[in-house]
Amino acid sequence: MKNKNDRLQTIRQVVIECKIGSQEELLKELLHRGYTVTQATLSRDLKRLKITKTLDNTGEYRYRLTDLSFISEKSENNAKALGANSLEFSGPLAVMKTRSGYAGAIAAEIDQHAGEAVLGTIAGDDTILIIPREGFSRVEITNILSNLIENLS
Amino acid sequence: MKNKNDRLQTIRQVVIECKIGSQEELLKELLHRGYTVTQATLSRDLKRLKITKTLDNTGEYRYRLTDLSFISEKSENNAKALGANSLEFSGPLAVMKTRSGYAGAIAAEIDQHAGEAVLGTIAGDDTILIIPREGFSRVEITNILSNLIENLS
DNA sequence: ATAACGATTGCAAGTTTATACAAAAATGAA
DNA sequence: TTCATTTTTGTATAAACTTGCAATCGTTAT
Repeated sequence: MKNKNDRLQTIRQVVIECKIGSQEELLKELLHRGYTVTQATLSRDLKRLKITKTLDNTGEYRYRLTDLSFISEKSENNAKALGANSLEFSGPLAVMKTRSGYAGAIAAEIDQHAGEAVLGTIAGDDTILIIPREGFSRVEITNILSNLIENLS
Repeated sequence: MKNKNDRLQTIRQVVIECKIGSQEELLKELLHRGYTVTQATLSRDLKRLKITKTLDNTGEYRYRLTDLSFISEKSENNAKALGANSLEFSGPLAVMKTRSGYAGAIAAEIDQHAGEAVLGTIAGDDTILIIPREGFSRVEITNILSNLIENLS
């Protein structure tokens, strides 16, 4: 529990779980978990992790992840086992083809794990329509989905 | 071009169009467009607009809108009454999220009552894709749907 | 082992952002 | 209008964040 990667992982976790409003707060939370660092390091860590200070609905500042690909790094992920055949874009939309009958299951995984990058999905039998949130590029969507599902190019 | 609302609107525009990396930069850009304000005011404006400093793909800081939907809180609340959780737009399309299993029922209501503003809907389990007719703005669609959902409950 | 090189970190200084407070402007009621 | 009340803004300052630099830590090659 002392190397950089562990610390980064812990920061992610803390930011997701706690309402962190400043780097000082985060620093205390980390200290509490056995990591001794300076605020300067946290500034750099947060930059690496693309965690930024945002505004929640109550108008208060709160640190949040901007890059959602972290989700796929979470220990176990069913979607990876499920596989998918292709992913293509048309205008703002993405269409994923899956093995016959698998669309529903994979769509459910996407809904659950793709986070705010995806507004929603609609699944047929072997086709999933994915509606990305505005502001997310094709590359970003592809990255998020491909992290989620192994077999994508 | 001198009141607060105009300024806020302009700030939004500038942030979307230019790569703004600090409030000082934004200040200059606004000055350039005829608004004389101090950094303190900008800090407050950005808070109101929920525009925050984020990280772009190149790892540089950039101000961005946090709230990607322009949905009024009213319609969001109305939607919630029925079991719909949110309504957001992506390009010409609208996506409504509902409680699990409710999408079909709500989509049917929309088809039946939304009139000419909506070409059609496609429902998954908890997601409805709504295709507006060309020429209808997001605000119009939002109003129509929120009225509709209000009447349903 | 040790030299060389890259990565990581703390320190301190610099930059940027948030806010307390008071003044000014807008709003409203009588 | 005039007074009271709320909203908006600037000033000044505090708080929060970023970064250059040098020291340290880790690797790898010799």
